[in-house]
Order: sequence, then structure tokens, then C-alpha cells
Amino acid sequence: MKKITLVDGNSILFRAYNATAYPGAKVLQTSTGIYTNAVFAFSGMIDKIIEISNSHMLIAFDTGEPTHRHKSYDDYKAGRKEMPEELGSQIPLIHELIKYLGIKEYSMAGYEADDIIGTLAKMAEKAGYKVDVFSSDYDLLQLVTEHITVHMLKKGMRVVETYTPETLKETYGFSHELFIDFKALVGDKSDNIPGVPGVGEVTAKKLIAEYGTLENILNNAEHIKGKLGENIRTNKEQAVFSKELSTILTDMPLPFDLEDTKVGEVDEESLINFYKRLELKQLVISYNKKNPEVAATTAETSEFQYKAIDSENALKSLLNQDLAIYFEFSDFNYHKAELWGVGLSNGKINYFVDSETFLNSASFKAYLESSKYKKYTYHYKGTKVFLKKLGTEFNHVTYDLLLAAYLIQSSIGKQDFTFIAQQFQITDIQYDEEVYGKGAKKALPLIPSDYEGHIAKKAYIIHKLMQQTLDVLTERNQLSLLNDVELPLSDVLADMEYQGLTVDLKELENQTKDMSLRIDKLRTEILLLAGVDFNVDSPKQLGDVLFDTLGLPNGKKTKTGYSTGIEVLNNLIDHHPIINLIIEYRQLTKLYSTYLIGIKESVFEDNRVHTIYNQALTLTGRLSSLEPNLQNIPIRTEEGRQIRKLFIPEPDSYFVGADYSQIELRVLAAMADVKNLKQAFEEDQDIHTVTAQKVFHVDTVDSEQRRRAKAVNFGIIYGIGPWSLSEDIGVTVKEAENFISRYLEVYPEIKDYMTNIVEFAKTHGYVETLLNRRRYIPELSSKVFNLREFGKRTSLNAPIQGTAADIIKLAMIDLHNYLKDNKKKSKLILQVHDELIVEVVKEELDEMKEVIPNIMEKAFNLGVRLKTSCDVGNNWYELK
DNA sequence: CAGTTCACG
DNA sequence: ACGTACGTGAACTGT
Repeated sequence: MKKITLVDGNSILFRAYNATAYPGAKVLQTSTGIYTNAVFAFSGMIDKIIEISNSHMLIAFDTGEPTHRHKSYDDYKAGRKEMPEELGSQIPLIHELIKYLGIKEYSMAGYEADDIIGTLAKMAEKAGYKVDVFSSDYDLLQLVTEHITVHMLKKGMRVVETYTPETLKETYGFSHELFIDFKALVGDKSDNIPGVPGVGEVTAKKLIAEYGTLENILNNAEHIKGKLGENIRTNKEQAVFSKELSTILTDMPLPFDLEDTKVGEVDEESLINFYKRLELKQLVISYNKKNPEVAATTAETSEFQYKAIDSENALKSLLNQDLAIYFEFSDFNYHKAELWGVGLSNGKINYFVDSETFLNSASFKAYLESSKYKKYTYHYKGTKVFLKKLGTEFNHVTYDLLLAAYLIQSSIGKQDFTFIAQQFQITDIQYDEEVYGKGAKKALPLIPSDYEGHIAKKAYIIHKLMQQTLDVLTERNQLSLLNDVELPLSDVLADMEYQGLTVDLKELENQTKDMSLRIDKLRTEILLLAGVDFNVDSPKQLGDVLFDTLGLPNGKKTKTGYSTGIEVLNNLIDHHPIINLIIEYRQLTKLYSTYLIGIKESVFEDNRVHTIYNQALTLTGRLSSLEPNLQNIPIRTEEGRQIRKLFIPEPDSYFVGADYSQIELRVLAAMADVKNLKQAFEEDQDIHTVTAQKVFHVDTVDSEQRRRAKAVNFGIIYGIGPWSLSEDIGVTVKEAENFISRYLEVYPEIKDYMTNIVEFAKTHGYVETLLNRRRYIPELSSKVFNLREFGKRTSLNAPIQGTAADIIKLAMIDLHNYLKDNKKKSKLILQVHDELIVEVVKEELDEMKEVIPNIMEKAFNLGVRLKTSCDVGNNWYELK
């Protein structure tokens, strides 16, 4: 028997959108801000429909033009909300997707998708087809017959209700022919179809059970008692009209016939490229998995050629040229990873070198260390650290794809190699996840040919993209950022990471024991006060205990329950003695698990932690630090600050720490050319006091005034609003508004700067630092208010935070060069955004106390004096 | 894997 | 009417 599948495109589209864009959900977007959640969900739903469907298929859409229903009823679908922009922007993409899938779609002005489906369904039924309809609009149930089955999508595709005449009768209690009469009685809120007032599903079922069709009900209206009968009698016309409106057309003119709905070929290449363009990685992977023969032709092996090198002689013979080199590691953390293979490419010929051949090759070692040939990499720093551990220096690297791509578009930071290649229109490469698997299952495939080409290809892509990316950087004046900042910084960071930071294991053990005892005691007290046993670490359980069991007045709620964050707890301190214990418990368990246990797990055999600085991640140009994160070691409370005692210098050495004072405000003063601010900095005054003097018109500033001025000084850098400032300094929103406007009168250039930078960002789509580092701000063109406001704040903040980041990077390079050129034993070991920590040997201490601040202050000619403060200590704790 | 909380500049 | 400051990483719970 012939079969046809008819899909209500609009209905499925809305379902796809709403299933993934409910309030509070993070709506799926590409890195540049294109919404893709509906495409993603629609694709998943259509895939499942295709799986269970037939040779013939059609997806019907509404056009948005008025239909015959609008013409006969002005209020048809009145009150329906406008389609959100986040969905509207995805509709062209949906049509594109359908085209690639080879499925026929149709829409016609003046008709709804329902009518198209109704007409085709009847046409097909007459021609002897079995028809499957997919929708989530119950209207379609009127089409159900012996040959027409309607599938209602409830949640995604996981819940589908299938309606045949039998199941319809079971659910509603009447025969399928009467469904339209049922609709006419009940009406439809979403379409603004009135029905009969006072008649809901239950009453309608009863009426139909007794009288059958609507006409029969109306004819017998006199026999129906009470308010119900009265309602029916007075709304006869409305009921008949509702039936007309609800009735799906089954005889609209269609300019094609059933044979035209035959499913065509999938345009596989376009489809995969479409998924890749929209960064829908999971769809690419699952498509390739389902169609391995497609993956083979569109990806990896088609035209790409490489030679596998497995002998020293073969290897040696090609190390007489400039090469792109790619090292594949088993783990993101290259401090503990093993090498899975090396790819090489000169742009014409590509090679794969297995790790054993590489590790035993003296000629490769010599090649990497020599400055005779240029090397091009992806992730230079990680590779350099790995080689350092093998005792091999990595010299004369003149280009790195990761860094170049990061400078071109900082939002690629969180992505992988394949994604970056795609950003530069290279789509014929597999995801690492496809080649190696992911999570616990990640492993080198048993068959070498399954990964050799992948690794060789990465080297090839480095080579291929080099000129293209350099051209972009040159054109944007960013070449120096690559050559004079990021690449040299990789050398500095590699040394810092390799050097590591010694952990005092004895101190760690003592603090751990101590903390563990205190936590146990606290937990016991908390459970005693609560009177019930529960997991204090669980915000959910804690919320239940505080607000239900103990009946405390509940403040904020989150999506999942009560909020138990520190702000909520602070408000409850006077209500119950348990609160203070919980606050202390939270603090101690944080210190215990993140800093004592967490750091212990990151200590290597050399008793040191070797953090990884992510050099290509943040949107602003800052570094980030992980495994362990050494940029968020506690300092704000004395209790937490004790953690810093864990970190100690080598014997006969000290820590020297120097941090920039107010660097972001100085950058703002310089970039916005703020006269009053600049003057205050030139005169080395306390900036918050000066601000308070000017804002409050006083000579003597009290501590509260200084605190408020400080809050505004900080807030202004983030694009503060009056509401959050009022929260922060504990005044009314009105007063906060007042502070801000007075602040901007004192520093009028800041106001201009704020206006201008947002204007610049709107015009150009990005903002930049003084060193031309860019951050693109796609949010500014969003139609969503909150996103646009966020865009304005980041436009303001990114140049400031980013310029400060650029400056300290320059200082690190200068300091590193000074230490190297003068053959000093002291070593730079830590960077914490505006602070550098150096491990200084005794005999260099006096010199370094001078040199380090000096280099930091001279690193960049800002036009506003850069000031540092400097400390010496026997451990990190002592650097105050 | 998402949500919540909390550590830092 | 909306939601309420920028940039990060890690631990834990619970689905």
C-alpha cells in the first residue's frame, strides 16, 4: 500500500521553539549570535518523522497572509502574540534545511497549513494511500479516518499520541466524524474561535454523546435544561460559525499532485555544511554516524593525501624545510597527556609521524630546536610545555593558528580545532569527538588509518590558513598583537607553567585535618538545630528545611526552588541561630573541597602545581587559569586567606608580588581623556577620596562617602545602572541615580566616552583596546532588550578590561626577557590579572624589588602614570 | 549536563 | 515591561 506523510510545519516549528526557549533556558545560538534552537529541535523532530515515514512526504506552512477565515471573521486569531524575533530569524533557515533534506514543502497565500494537509490527505485517501499526519494542533484530529492517522507531538518527539478512529473514540467517547462538532462547541482560545459560552470539553462530550452532530444539538436546544440550554439557544449562530471556522478545507486548489510529494535525494554536502555553518556539531556527528559512507566521502579521506612516516631516516629527509606541525595529545591537560601523533605539512605534502618514531628521533629534536627553519603551529604553548618535559626546546615558531584565530574572533576561545577551521570555510574535517570519542570513552582508535589522516590534516590546515589569517590581521593592524604580544607571551607562560608552584604538603595536611574536624562539628550542630537529617550541601534540601521545616520567611526563588545564596542567608540571620552556622559551613566546605582537596589533587610528583593558562579563551583578552585555578585563591576573608600559606618558594628564595594600582581606572582615564581623573592620578592622590570630594562637594571625606565613591568608580567600568548601585551601597534607586549623574558631571568625558563607544560598537560591530584587540558585540543588534543592554555594557567594559590585560602581558614579556637576558635565577611564576608574582633567589632580592615594579610601570606608555605596589614574603600569604 | 553557589580580579 | 555590573573556574546536587 502506498503511504504519504503530511507535516504541519508551523505547528512543529512552534513546538520546536518553545521546547527549547522556555523562560530561563539558555537559547541555543552560534558564537556570533544567530539563534539556532528552533533549527536544532526542528531538525531532530523531522529526523524522527522521516525515520518512521514513507516514500511520499510534504511539509505544509502558513504564509502569514490573511486567509478566508480572516475575511469572514475579523477577530480570527486576534490576540495571538507576535512571533518572537528569535524564532522569526530562524524561519529562512528551516526552509533551507527542508530543501537539503529533499522534502517537498508548500504554502499558499489565503490558506493555512491545515487546509493544505486536509486537501492532500483526502486526495491521497481517495487514491488509496495510507496517510500519516504530524502536528501538535488538535484541530487536525478532524481529519482522522480509517486511512488517515494523526500523530500529535506532545513533548519533543518523546511523547507522541497517535489517533486512529479507535483511539479517538476511546479518548473522546464519540466517533471521529463528530470531532469537528466538538470543536465548534468548545471553541479554540488560541485561534479566538468562540464556541458556545459555558461549554467546555466535558459538557461538549456529553452533548455529543446524547445528540450527535452540532446541527442535531441545536435542533434539540429547547429540550436542554437550565443555563446550558439557554446558552446554546442564544449562541446558535455563533456555534454554527465556529464550526465553519474550525473546518479544515479538503478541496483547496493545489498546483501539484501526489506524485510531486515523492521524497527526493538528500543534498548531503549542503546539509552537513549547513549544520556546520550553524555550529550544530551534534547534528553533524549524528548524521555522520547514521551515514558512515557519507562521512567517508564528504569528510576526511576523499582527496586528502598523507604519508605515514615510521622511520628515523624517512623523517630526517623531510626536516629540511619550513613546516606546519601539529601535536595531538590524549588529554586537554598537556602536563599529564601522552602524545598520540604528529602531523606535518609543507602545504603540498602532508605527513603523519607516530609518537614512537617521533620520541626516538634525534633529528626531529634538532629540527625543533634549530632556528634554521620556520615552524607553524596550533596551540604553541601547550606543545612547547610538552616538549620541555622531554628536554626539547621548541624554537623559531613564527605562526600559531589558535592565537591568530583568537585575535580575529575572540569568541572562538572555547571551541576546538575543527570549529576554528570551519570559521575559515574549511569544512572537510571531522570533529575530534568523531575520531576519538568523548568523555570516558575517548581513546586512540585501534586502527592507525582511522586517525593518522585526521592528525596530518590538521597540520595541512595550519599551513593552509596561515596566509589567510595573517592577511586579516595585517589589514586590521593586529599583526603586532600576534608577533609582539601573544606569541612571545606563549614563551613566558610556557616557562611559568613548566616551573610550577611548590605546595607545602605538611601545611596542606594540617589545614585539611583541621578543617575537616570543624566541618563535622558544624554539620552536627546544624542538623541538631534543624531537628531533621538532611544534606547541608544540597541547596534544594537546605531550602526545604529553612523555609518549610523551620518556616523562615522565604525571599528569592530560583527556577528549581528556594534560593539559599549568601544574600538570602544574610537577610535571615536574625530569624534563626542556624543561619550563621550555615554561612560558616558554606565557607568552610568551599575552602575544604575546592582549595584543600582540589589543590591536593592537582599536585604533581614534583610537589608542585602546574596550572594551565588559557591564552585564547576570554572575550576580553585576559588569561584564565585552570587545574588548578590559581587566579581565584581566597584573600577576602582571613579564614580563606590562610590557603595562601600552602604556596611556598624554593629554598633560599622569596616571593615578590607586585600589582598594578587601579589599572582599569587609569586605562579609563587615558582612553576617555578624563581631565580630573588624570590629574588626580598624576598627583598620586587617593582616587576614591578625590572622587568623593568632588561628587559630594566636601573637603573632608568620611569613610561612608569614600566607600560610595569607590563603588561608583568600580561600577562605572562595568556600565553600572542605578538599580544595582543602590543595592551595592544601600541607598534608594533615586539616590543612586543622583550619584551617577553627579559623578558624570565631575567626569564629563566619561559620559561622552560611554556614548561614543556604544556608537562605535553599533557602527562597526566591535570594540577594541589600545593595542587593537577586538571584541565583537553581536548582542547590540539584538531585538531583545536585555541583550542589547548587555551589549552596551560590554562595549564599555571590554576596551578597559582588555587594555589592562594587554598592558600586563607586555610587562610579563619584558620581565621575562630581562630575567633571561641577564641570566637571572629568579622566575616569574604567577599572573593574577593585575598582579605578578616572582620567585626571587636571595641574592637577587634587592634588585628585583626595584626591577619588577619598574618594568611593570614602563611596560606601556598609557599617557597616565601606571603605579604598582610591591611586597616580599616567605609564602603567598605574606604578600599583603 | 544544567543549575546553584562561591572563590578571585 | 523587562531585569538589574564586567571577566573567569570549580564543586556539588539532582535529573
